[in-house]
Amino acid sequence: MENSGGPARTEALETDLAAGLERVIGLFRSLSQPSGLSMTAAATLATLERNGPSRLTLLAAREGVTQPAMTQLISRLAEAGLASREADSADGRVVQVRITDEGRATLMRRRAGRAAKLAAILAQLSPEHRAALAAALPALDALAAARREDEPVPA
Amino acid sequence: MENSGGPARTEALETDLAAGLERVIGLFRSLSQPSGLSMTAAATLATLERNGPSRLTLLAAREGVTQPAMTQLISRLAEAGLASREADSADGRVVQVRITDEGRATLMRRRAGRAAKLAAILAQLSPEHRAALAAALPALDALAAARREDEPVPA
DNA sequence: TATTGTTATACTCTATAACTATA
DNA sequence: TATAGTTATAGAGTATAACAATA
Repeated sequence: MENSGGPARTEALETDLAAGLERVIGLFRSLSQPSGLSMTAAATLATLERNGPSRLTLLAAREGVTQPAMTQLISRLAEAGLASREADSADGRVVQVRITDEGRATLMRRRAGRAAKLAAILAQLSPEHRAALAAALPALDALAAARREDEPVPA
Repeated sequence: MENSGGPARTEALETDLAAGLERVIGLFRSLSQPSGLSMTAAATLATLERNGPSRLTLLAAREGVTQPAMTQLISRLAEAGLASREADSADGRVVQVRITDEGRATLMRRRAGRAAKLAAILAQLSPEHRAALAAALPALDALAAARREDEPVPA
């Protein structure tokens, strides 16, 4: 019922979606501050939790930062006890990064605090809007999982 | 097929939405790099474009940064010709910030580039997912417009 | 005295370039 | 020679604290 134009308005979707996401990001950032984790740090931990241990270069590509930046980020996470480095038995150059139990716990705390604030905001929305957001969750996931063409799939 | 739990899982919306947004933000950030604008800079310009001239303190509160940070950001934007400072005739302490035509043009270029990349990604999604995203746009807007209770409406 | 904004200083995070170690 | 990762250095962006100007 929302989009009276139907399938013909496909061209505007990316523009409107980009604008909407940009505005949502501002809100989201203010929700995420108290955890002490940077946006990239949290996203990296979440990736490690979701996909299991991963090589450092892969993580850097996945999060859209450079290799040195990821090296430093993992060093910080390791020093904080949230992630750990492991040598790869097959290739001596490779470093496997793994999330620790404390990392998982931190992620959970962060999510709980953020969810509480988000819940208060969602409560201000209409049931229709909430339903639309719920219905869009799989699409948001697919969107996040999709890769750019110029940055080929890290597998 | 998406959510086997059905409508009973309303409580999880904030959790799932937060997780989905966090992942999308990572993607979004990698889409926004070539513009040369930081996330906060772009959001501030967008706010100025959307709501018209605004006081510096208001902008800082709105974007969730401190007053000194906003002072420096506006200085950078002014130096780049994207925004301008104006004295308030009614209150000598107040600085009104305004977006320039060049600022608007930069915003448009940024959006165009980002939309192009986003379009390539959206093309990889199923029509159902795209429809779900389109249907969620008003809700995303409402979400971004909603303010937190502990950070009262800047008006 | 309170409010608006700026300046001073320090810290986090990131990028590019140069380097080490393994393949 | 190529690849995985680290170290060195510089810069952007932010916060807290101290300050100047206006109300």
